[in-house]
Amino acid sequence: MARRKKYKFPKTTIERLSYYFRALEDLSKRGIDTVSSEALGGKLNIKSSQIRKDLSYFGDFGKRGMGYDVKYLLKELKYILGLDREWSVVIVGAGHIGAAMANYDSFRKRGFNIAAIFDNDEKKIGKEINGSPILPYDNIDDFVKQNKIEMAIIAVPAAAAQAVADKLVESGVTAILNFAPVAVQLDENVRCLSVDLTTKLEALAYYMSYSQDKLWKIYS
Amino acid sequence: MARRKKYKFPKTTIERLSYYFRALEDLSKRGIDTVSSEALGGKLNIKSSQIRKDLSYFGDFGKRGMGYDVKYLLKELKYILGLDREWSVVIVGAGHIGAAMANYDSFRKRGFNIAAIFDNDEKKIGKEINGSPILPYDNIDDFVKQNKIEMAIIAVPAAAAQAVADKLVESGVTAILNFAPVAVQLDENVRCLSVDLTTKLEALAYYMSYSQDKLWKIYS
DNA sequence: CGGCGTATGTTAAAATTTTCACATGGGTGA
DNA sequence: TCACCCATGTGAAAATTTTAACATACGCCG
Repeated sequence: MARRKKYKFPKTTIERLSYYFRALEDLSKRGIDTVSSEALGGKLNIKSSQIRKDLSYFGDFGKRGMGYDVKYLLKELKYILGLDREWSVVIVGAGHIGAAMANYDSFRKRGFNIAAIFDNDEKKIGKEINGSPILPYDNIDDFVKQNKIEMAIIAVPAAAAQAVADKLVESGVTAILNFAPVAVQLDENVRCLSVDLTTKLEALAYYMSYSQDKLWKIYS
Repeated sequence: MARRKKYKFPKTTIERLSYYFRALEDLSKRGIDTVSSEALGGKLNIKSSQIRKDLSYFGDFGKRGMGYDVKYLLKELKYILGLDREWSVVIVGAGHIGAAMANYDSFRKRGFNIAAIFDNDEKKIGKEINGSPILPYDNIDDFVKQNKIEMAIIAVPAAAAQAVADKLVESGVTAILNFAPVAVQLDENVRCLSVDLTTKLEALAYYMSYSQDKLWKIYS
């Protein structure tokens, strides 16, 4: 019934909370106001015990014999995930990925506001994408400081990513979503998550070539 | 010195092999032809023992006292990951994400060839993106069958994703990279990986609000 | 050609994460 | 109010994954 609780929990729990949140939104939209961990798990291919355990790290949100009140759990998850406020984000790189992110309306819907996009390309500067202005990369430091930007999305080529990340952190950014296919080295008080598009396809290629439960036994 | 080996290994290993591959490519490009697990780990923020263990699932690729021959290990990883051939891929959805994927040249460089993009929008059909034609969604079944497409990228709204996935699988696709923010339910012999953009940002929002090593102790 | 420094491959231990199993408590209906 | 049903929350077990530690083997140098 209340928030509180445990000291440590798996890193994957946060990601799952995000899935729960989305599934609950869907249920809410369809007028369903109570759900059991079993039903929620069915929707997401996640074991019910996993869901109960994940939630238990943060509090007791359900009613025994009844399940969870969808609206209430949504409110709690919103709070836990830090989605009960607006976040200002900048995107670095107005290429295809950067543009796609600027156009991705789910971000805005969740409270992630794209304050500006930065690029070096003269032809792009001055234009805007989905309402967000494209500004010169050289102005990024001032902009981040003046607007107290905390989050950034890096969508530049691998070779430039580290320099961009360093500059962002120096300006005050403390969370980075990195699309550049490279491991960015950062101070440990800066949070950085990477989305690696190639890696995912490569993993698929692997799975198609072999199967994990089969013996790996090709000799050279 | 040879490929062979173990029966089971962590799911995360494949993803890391992909990272190793990319880092090795970079080393190779810079004319470095030998690397130790320690040095490679430093580049990637991965412990050297982790690297040795990952590689050991597939064979003995290094020389004691010496490290790994960059070119040789690249060749082996390429084989293991299934990147020693071309893959034909279709993209479903010519929106911002679909277009960004079609324009993402790293895919092509790795042997993932975007055979076609499918969409319902009359205005888009007939055009092409980065050399790949945009075709009517209704033709997808024939196209997949005729061209023996095995992999697909789903870049459609959440509401349409399940139907698209079903159609793809029915046509013969056995691996799917899903960008739609929804858990797609599939037969277990179909491989599906999801890239969840919102979830990543939400995880960042969480980490910025709290820190995992701090006690979670806010009462309602 | 033998000893030495080095970095692998591996085995065993530690840490993390998931799953199981069930006691617990809320709600409902008689 | 009481008995019964149901699904939660949790503590303990199982499974998975990472880290540590070290014996082993390779190549170099004198």
